Amino acid sequence: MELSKNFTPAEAEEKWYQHWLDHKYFSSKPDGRKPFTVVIPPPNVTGVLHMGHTLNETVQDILVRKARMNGFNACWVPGSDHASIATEARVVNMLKDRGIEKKDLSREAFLKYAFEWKEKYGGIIYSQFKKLGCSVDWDRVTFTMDDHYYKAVIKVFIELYQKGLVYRGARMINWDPKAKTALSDEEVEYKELTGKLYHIRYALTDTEGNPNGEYIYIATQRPETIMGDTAICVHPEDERYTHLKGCSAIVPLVNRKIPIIFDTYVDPTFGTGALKVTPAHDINDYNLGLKHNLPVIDTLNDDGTLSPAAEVFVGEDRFKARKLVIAALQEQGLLHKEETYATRLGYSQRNPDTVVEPRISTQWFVKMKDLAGPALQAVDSGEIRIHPGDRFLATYKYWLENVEDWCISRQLWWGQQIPAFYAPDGSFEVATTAEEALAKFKAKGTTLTPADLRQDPDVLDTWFSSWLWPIEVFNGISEPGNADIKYYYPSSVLVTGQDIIFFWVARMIMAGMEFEHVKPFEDVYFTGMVRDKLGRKMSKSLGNSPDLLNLISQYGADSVRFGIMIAAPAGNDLLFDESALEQGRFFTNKLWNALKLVKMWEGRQAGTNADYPPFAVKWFDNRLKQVRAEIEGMFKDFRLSEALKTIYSLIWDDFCSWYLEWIKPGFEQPIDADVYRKTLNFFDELLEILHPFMPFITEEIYHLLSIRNPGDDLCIAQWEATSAPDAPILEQGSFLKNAISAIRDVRNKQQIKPKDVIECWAQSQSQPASYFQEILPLLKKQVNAGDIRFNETAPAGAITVVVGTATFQIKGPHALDTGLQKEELQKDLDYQRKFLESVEKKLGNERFVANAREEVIALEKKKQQDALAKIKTLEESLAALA
RNA sequence: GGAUCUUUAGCUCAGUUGGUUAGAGCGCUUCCUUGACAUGGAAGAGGUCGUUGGUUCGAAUCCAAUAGGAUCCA
Repeated sequence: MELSKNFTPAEAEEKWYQHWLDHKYFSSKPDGRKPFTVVIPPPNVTGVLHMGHTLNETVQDILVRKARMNGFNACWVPGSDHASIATEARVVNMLKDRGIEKKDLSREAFLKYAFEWKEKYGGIIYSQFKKLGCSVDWDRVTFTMDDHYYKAVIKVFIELYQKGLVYRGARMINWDPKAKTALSDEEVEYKELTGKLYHIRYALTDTEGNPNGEYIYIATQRPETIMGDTAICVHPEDERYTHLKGCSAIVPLVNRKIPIIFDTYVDPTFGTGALKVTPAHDINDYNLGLKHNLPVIDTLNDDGTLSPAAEVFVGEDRFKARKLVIAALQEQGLLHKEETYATRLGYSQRNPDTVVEPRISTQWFVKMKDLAGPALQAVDSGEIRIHPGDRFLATYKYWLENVEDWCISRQLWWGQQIPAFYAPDGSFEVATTAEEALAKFKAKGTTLTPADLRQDPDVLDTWFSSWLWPIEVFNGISEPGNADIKYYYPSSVLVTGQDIIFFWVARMIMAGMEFEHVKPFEDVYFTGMVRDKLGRKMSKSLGNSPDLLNLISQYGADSVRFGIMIAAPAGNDLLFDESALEQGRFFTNKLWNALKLVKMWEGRQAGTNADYPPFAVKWFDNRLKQVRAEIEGMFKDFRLSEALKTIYSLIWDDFCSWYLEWIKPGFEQPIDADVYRKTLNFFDELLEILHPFMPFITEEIYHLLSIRNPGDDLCIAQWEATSAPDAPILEQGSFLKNAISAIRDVRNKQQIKPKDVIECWAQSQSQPASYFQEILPLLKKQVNAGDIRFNETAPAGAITVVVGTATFQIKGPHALDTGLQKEELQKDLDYQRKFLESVEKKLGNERFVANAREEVIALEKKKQQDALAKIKTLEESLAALA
């Protein structure tokens, strides 16, 4: 069969993914094997995969494919989440484009549109999983709004409510005036910017309440909220203000009389030392208001415009109102001065251009203290292991130890509707259905009809559904104790970005401990952030995130996987650079050409040589064993990038550059049949260990290399147990490599043309003849020597190369520059003498000999011996040249 | 303001419990094209491991201080 010049990824990717699906290699059912379970972090249903996802999915696929090849029953559950705020915003915009306003629609009609939208765009990410080669079980696709999932979320809400862990309460919350919904603390992102501090004059009254012509100055960043002021607060020991006890101030523009209160909360050194208290619009003021029993005047509407309670500028947007208020104050001479001031503003994570408004609101909350305990314990005790190291342990612990209650209600329609039913008097019951709620009301003696009840219009935070993910993808909440949940739970490893450690990871652990009484996963592996070449976070707004499908069509999925993994040390951020993908493409080309070379020999096999196996085969066999052992260790520690580097170098350097060259027959010469067969085995093994990283090309080459029986696919091949390599053979191999490189270096420096044949004499006192006998034929071939004689005296005029304690004398087709070679040897000699000196200094130090471990001392002694021998060899060689 | 991480070759980064003569990829230099691969081969140059102290027989590695960068939290 004729092989194409290059590997064509698109074709192979399409073919093999379909093949794997046809054979159901990715679907998993409970059986007698050990499970290896991974649940995918469900991406936003209407989104596209960005580079962060690509890294995550690739890491998971590597772990899952490796587990599958190691005899585990691997199960990787795919899915997506409904992302209530983001999705609802997009549906609203879509409707607006069609001339439809959300407020004109019924809830049912809106949800119909939303599900249509989900059907239309929800498939995009799944097709991207396929393109990337993800070996997920497509029979287990789960969506957080699936019927069973919806029911599970409601069930959990009710259960927590009954336990007293869910409550309804009025609290200061973060309000997104664009989405018109509450946000949890975690959904607010703070940005540094320079704001302005406005100093405003408030007229004062005497204790009788009559204006006394005096003024008090307050500093505020938010003059538009002064209409909501209900007090002015000063420090009780601030001498500037002690005389104001019992006095009042008059709020400008609205002329409301408010008390002067005294509290140590105020920092007398900040601003003017006098603080306006606006309980409806600032969390600290709110707490101060509670303490001093102040009224709450909410001067804002839910869309961020001024409400009638503001009395002035009603209906104006909060930022426009600020300008108007400043202008009005200026006009009345009440604006004393402005100064710039570095501050931080909270922005809505889902509407990044929208400043979050602190607002008093009645919302549903989860009490976090009781849930946090076991979640903390699970990680603290080492039951759940976090990788890498303990880098994220501290953040995780800090958050859980200082956790605030979780606001879970959202003023949206897209999501699980809160199962609370209200009577006309405002009292409510929490129940799965209206009927149940009615029954509960009746049990309390109220006489209500179904028509009287109104369900809470709000939905639950998306994270309140995704925290059940590892459980409910196996129906663990909706059908407790079913066969799947018993077999697959807890999952083996969770791979996710460090940015959602609080949103998701911590809460999943809470849910796992609370509902299953068992941790949701054994290991958590945090990947870093993918940044662009300039180190900026990849984001939609910056437009610096490349299109995944575009990259795949340009480089091939294997190269994309390679590129992102080779640059992704555990947990560290990575700067994404397309040159890494290029490196991946070069690598696939290398593999392809190795295939072509080996296939060329297929029809050129000759009888077996008597001294099989030759050194090349023995060496590579052990090299392979060595690397297999190394990568096992790396996988255990989740050092995947390092494992890939190791495999890359094994294939490129050891297999292609050394091994294949060593066994390569001369032009139109036959190859030993046993060596050929063994080479195919080696190649198979290389493909096996590379497969988790680059599944498509490895499967393709696997099938081109030999004819396989049906069902013999690399995807499900089982790795052999590793055995220890033979160290002396590995040492002999590296000596051979060093000798080849050193002699080639001399050839280069002496300007011996590649085709010119050299003569060579080898000498060694420390290595036996048999050691050389094995490797001299390879050395001869690789340095293009006519013949190499061992331990025979070289003729005069030969120049010397020193490798370890052996020497090689070389004669070329023309007279060689001994001066040049002398310089080289002298340089080496100087270096060795200095090195010996440092080693001997160490060995001469009594405290070193007394304290260092035995093997360390032995190592130093060996260094000393080697250096001494090498120096002797170098000196002799120099003398011979003179 | 609090906490964590980070600083190693021109660039991007590895370097696991302190025991190296500090590694890789890209880039760079020299040489090599009709026999797998120029998406290649052979060889090479390049680093006093941010700075200053300390612990130790021994520090890129541990500790302290300091400077730059990043992230999270208030």
